[in-house]
Amino acid sequence: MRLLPHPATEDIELTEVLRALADPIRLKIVARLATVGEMTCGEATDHLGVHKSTASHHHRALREAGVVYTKQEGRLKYISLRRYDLDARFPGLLDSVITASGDHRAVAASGERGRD
Amino acid sequence: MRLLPHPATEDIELTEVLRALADPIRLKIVARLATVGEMTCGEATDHLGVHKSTASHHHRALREAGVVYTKQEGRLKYISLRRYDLDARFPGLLDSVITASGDHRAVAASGERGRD
DNA sequence: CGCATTGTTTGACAACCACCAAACAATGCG
DNA sequence: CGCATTGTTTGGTGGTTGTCAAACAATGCG
Repeated sequence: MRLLPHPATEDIELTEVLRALADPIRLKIVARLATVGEMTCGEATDHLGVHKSTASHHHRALREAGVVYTKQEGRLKYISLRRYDLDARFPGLLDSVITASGDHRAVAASGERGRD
Repeated sequence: MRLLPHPATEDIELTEVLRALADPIRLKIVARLATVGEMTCGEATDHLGVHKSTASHHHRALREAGVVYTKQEGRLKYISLRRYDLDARFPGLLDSVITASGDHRAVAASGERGRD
């Protein structure tokens, strides 16, 4: 049910993934996905403090980099981490990033806007 | 002998590190440092295929993000990975990136011989 | 079908980035 | 001191990015 363009596992590139993760907003999305497993785009947007079009832009960036998988169900779109694929391609990378983003204020520090 | 501005270990930020690593040229530098341990800026530049001012720009980006340490000896400047600091702050991150960059050809573009 | 909900796309704009070239700075050597 | 070596800084340029607002598209409900 892949209605949206997702890169194949073998086409996921390291620099693309790193670039996708190198943004406070997107890191926030990833960190949240790591705990909730899955959420709708709208639910994700509510926790970001940016315009919905901006959130959509970030969701696409993550999807096109191969970091998240997006599936549609009715009017909603659910996003989730492509853990299996990422682990297969870049072992340990996602885990270390998620762990790092969960500690201290590594994420909040650069992207905070007092709206969390 | 820190003549150049290096961030303190606790000031190294995840997004900054990821941002620094999310570039093919800088990833190449990091991958090379992972094998040779230390090299001069000039030696690094020779393997990049970009202008020396561009290389200098990348070296600074890596240094300011806290990824590499730069020390001066005479006319030369040696750069090396801040493995210990990065491991302390973001366990496993650097290793996973180095491993990932070593696998596929994402990084290797110009013939280089690493001892791996 | 009409309409609200959910999310995307487009346009516009400011900020940033990678790159080169040339000038500059710092260091050591003769 | 004069000069070559090593690397940085500055200026300029084209491309990318993050952001919002507004229009658009798709879906399900009454």
